[in-house]
Amino acid sequence: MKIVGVNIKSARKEMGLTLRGLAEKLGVSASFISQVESGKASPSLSTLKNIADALGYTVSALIDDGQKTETNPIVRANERKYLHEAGKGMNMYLLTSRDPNKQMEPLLFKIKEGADSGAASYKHFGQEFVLVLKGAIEITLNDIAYILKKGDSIYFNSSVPHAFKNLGKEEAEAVWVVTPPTF
Amino acid sequence: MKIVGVNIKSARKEMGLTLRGLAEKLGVSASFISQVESGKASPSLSTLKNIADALGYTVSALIDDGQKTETNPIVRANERKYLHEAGKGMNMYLLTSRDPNKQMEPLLFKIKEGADSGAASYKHFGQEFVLVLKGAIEITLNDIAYILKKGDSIYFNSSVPHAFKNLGKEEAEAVWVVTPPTF
DNA sequence: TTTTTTGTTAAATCATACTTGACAAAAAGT
DNA sequence: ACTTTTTGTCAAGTATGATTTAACAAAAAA
Repeated sequence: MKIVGVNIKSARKEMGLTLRGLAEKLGVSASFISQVESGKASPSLSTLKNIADALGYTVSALIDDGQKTETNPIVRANERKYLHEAGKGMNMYLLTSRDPNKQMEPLLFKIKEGADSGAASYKHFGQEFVLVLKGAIEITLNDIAYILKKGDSIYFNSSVPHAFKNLGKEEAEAVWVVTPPTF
Repeated sequence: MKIVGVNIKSARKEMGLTLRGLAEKLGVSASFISQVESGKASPSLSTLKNIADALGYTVSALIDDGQKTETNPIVRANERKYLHEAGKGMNMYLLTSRDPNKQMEPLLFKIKEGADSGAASYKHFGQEFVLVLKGAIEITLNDIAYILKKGDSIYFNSSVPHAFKNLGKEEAEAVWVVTPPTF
């Protein structure tokens, strides 16, 4: 996990912090941080958490496995790959090429009128963000129903039971960004 | 970091794997994984990486700091908070309430005709996803210019120098999802 | 030039990551 | 029923490696 080191270093520099300065805030030795930054040592999860907090980052941000350089970063509107039906009348399209190193999975949902996801309460951990582009969608979180119209957005933890349904008469469209990519 | 444990457990169950089964794949003892899952022990970063790989997840996904239950997950189209100008004529709006526990930061960009981000090549690590909703935007990655029209999307590592510009005559709009939230 | 502050390294130490082996409860045979 | 295997958990031990100490040279500041 050498990557953690270089990320810590750049985050520290960003704050204008010195090795000893950061060390003092954390209650560890400056020498140790030096070793961590150069990849000669690797911190425990708990001190990594402390480091992240002190630098104003999340642990996930510092880890950042995904450093692959992308061959073709673009997906054109007419070249989207169809994923699969998440329910009758619900179509999903990939908005980026699949890559386990990616931290997000952006999808385009097209939901036919009246279609819904069923009671399928996904239980994956992670987080989800939805922005409605067209029509109206009813999203149920923990048995609370929200009605989202064009331009409305919602953000929630995937762990809470959720389901969705197209209320209106026209086909609804939404951007759906999921983390992590597990589809 | 108790959260890592419960995530590992649910990921393991998801695969129908037994403690000993997973342990064998990793080359560690089943007992140890049990302790990790229950929060009685915490794995080293390198074995955590192994665990993540074996379960088909990224390390970041297993860590998942952000478990806060959201008070109000919704942001209405007319209630978006204005963030700040990323350049003359470029306006950013938050598509969710700010929260350091969130793994993503979804933004709406509105770019006036002719406006650009300047040569400001952001250097943060992390990843970005952009979907153009209206108009056309030119995005430059590593000195390679891509022209994105309505419906086109792009995904890249924030570490590569990037800049953007509105080419057309009308105002352009794009969803911009950044990870991690560092704005 | 001195003095302080910077990052780095080798060797020592000590916490804790990880193992072993044994246990009860459940599942699966017979 | 009642063995036999498989499940997850725990206490105690071991050893790896996370972390410290102390000393070093290079740079910055005085």
